[in-house]
Amino acid sequence: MSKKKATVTIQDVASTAGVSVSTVSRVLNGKADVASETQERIRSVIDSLGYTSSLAARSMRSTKMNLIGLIMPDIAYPFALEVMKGINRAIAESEYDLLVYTTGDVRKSGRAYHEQKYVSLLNNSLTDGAITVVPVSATFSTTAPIVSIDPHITNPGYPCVHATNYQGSVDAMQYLLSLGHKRIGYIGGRPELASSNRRFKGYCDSLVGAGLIIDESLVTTGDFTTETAIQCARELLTLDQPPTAIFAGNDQTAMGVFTVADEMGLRIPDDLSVIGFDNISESKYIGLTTVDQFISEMGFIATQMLIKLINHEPLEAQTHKVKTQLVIRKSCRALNQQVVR
Amino acid sequence: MSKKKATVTIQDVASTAGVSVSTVSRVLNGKADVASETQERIRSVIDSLGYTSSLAARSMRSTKMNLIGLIMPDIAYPFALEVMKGINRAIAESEYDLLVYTTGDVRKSGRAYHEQKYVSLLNNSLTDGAITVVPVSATFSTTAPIVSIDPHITNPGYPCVHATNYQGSVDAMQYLLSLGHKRIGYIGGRPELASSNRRFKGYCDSLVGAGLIIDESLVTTGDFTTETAIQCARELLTLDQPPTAIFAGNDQTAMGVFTVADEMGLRIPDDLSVIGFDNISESKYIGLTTVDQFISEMGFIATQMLIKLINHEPLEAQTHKVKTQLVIRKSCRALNQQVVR
DNA sequence: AACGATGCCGGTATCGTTACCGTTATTCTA
DNA sequence: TAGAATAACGGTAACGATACCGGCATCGTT
Repeated sequence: MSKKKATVTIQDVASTAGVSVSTVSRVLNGKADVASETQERIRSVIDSLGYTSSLAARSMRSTKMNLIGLIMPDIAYPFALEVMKGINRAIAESEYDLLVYTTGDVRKSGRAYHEQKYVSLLNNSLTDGAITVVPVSATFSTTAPIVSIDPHITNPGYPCVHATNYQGSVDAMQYLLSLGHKRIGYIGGRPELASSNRRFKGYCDSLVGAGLIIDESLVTTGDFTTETAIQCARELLTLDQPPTAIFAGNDQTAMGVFTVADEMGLRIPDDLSVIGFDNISESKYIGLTTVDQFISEMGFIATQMLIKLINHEPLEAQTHKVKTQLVIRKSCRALNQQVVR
Repeated sequence: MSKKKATVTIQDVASTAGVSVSTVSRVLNGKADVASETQERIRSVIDSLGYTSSLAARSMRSTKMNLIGLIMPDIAYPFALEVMKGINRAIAESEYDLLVYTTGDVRKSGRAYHEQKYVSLLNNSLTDGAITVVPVSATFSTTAPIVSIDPHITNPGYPCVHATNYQGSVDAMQYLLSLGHKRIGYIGGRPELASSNRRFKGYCDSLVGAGLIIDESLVTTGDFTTETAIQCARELLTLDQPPTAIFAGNDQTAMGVFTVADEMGLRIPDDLSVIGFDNISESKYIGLTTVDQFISEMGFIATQMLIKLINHEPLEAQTHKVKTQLVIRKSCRALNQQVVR
């Protein structure tokens, strides 16, 4: 019961094996210049002592860690989950492991809190590079490779992968228009996101392209969560002239519309057409017509790009656009002809 | 263009601010004993240089990191996703951030590879403690608090949280039995998991409790994935006397049964009753009757336990059992009376 | 006026590991 | 057999940060 040793270090291994730390480090990293007997002895000491090297200490001296960082504000929302699936797929077949960093909540302690923490993860080679789905301001000095997914408008210079939000939005609108809808409500997402703005532009352009005007009472803004979407949907559907179709900024928003429609006794698609964006895994079960933006694919590609960056291989392009695709299910239908009274 | 500085360190901040590193460290950690003018000056230097402290370096000297580790072999399967949701909820309202470590694939490089890596994450206080959903052998020396979720049978001594797998299994079987089923197929999970064995024991005990015998041809073993479940389901359903109901080891397994039933033209629940285990988020959409084991709740509770451990507060119990609950949807129906020919 | 208390700051010793350079003993070459 | 090459290992200096100790002013006491 002598002294309470917190953890067993390379020092302990070295001294009980009767060698220097250098030698232990050599066998740890599989380098040459160590007799096979010595190797075995050291290995058995490692086993019996239960030694594991410290990630932190190693990253301070070592250059290559074979570790990729993923930075997310919140890992529990569907978009994040899908991204992670893609990244998981990519790293599973690579030599890299993954370290996901999150604070659990975007609102935790303000912007500064996050930026500071985010960058310190990838700073100084704890990871070899990082994928981010949050804004990382360029004022922070980092030489580590970064790839961002669906980036914030303020995200500068970094390579990124994003979906063709504008085109996807146009596709969705064309579909709705072709079904005869003229009063189409819109529930937008967080205005600070580039994706959000692109989708809204697609909405507007399609409307004017069809010779329609943009009715501001039909345009609401949420934050991509189901909760606020419910409020927006209520607003839209209690209008004197409610829309016949609603274009939701993302699938979670669409779910909010479903909820409100249900509580108001509106049937989808009979009384109201709804179209979403994202195609999260739940969408197919509720029959939501939506725009697939292959989120998981974006994670997969981002990882591949990052690995290239780490290996100093050239990128085909700084930004990779993933094509969206309209997925028609059964939440939309052609508008009934106007009943003549 | 003089020398290419990789990253900006506390040294750089100190020298350009004309103070010592100690002082910079003090303002960084919000300690007293530094003049407010000096503070401001240092802060502005930090901003203009884009300095962020290195997580690795900090963890070597600092004791408290306000970081919780989560160790998972694969972050893309539904169980892991649900656990993460619960953990995310718990840390969002805490002072801790989360670091998830994964290799992306259980089969990546064998057991030793993983154990080594897993422990080195939490070793030496990169994190203040860790939650694990994988086996961590006790031979590794760590003083950091560990809480394990749904632990492997070989997981020793560590505090853990798990569902009442046995009781849940019995509940499911009683339900099936009450519906008149007598030939109930079983698709088990990975036999090295304690949860798996408990569920199987519930299956067996319920059968003999009802005066039935255990037909070994009705018992198959998968690995909790949909792919292998499909093989097991095929095996079961092509039997001379196929079962009238199938108890799937988890919901993903149940999905495999759905797939096979569909390709064989069997309607659920008309021609075949199916019951699952887990109640993952997809299950409600496909109308699967299952046993909810509140996975996300397990993650939430594990996090709370870990935080207590970190703060040296006493735990109410070393193992926390989360009660399961049968969720009846529409994948089961009463067995038709035997048609008299 | 002399003293201690306090505010503010710098210096140094680590933390655990790897990179780099030395050092010794042994074997090989000519 | 002398010299050089090699094998096998040890010593030391970082990496970037914090903890701890101590030093100098300045201020308030009695």
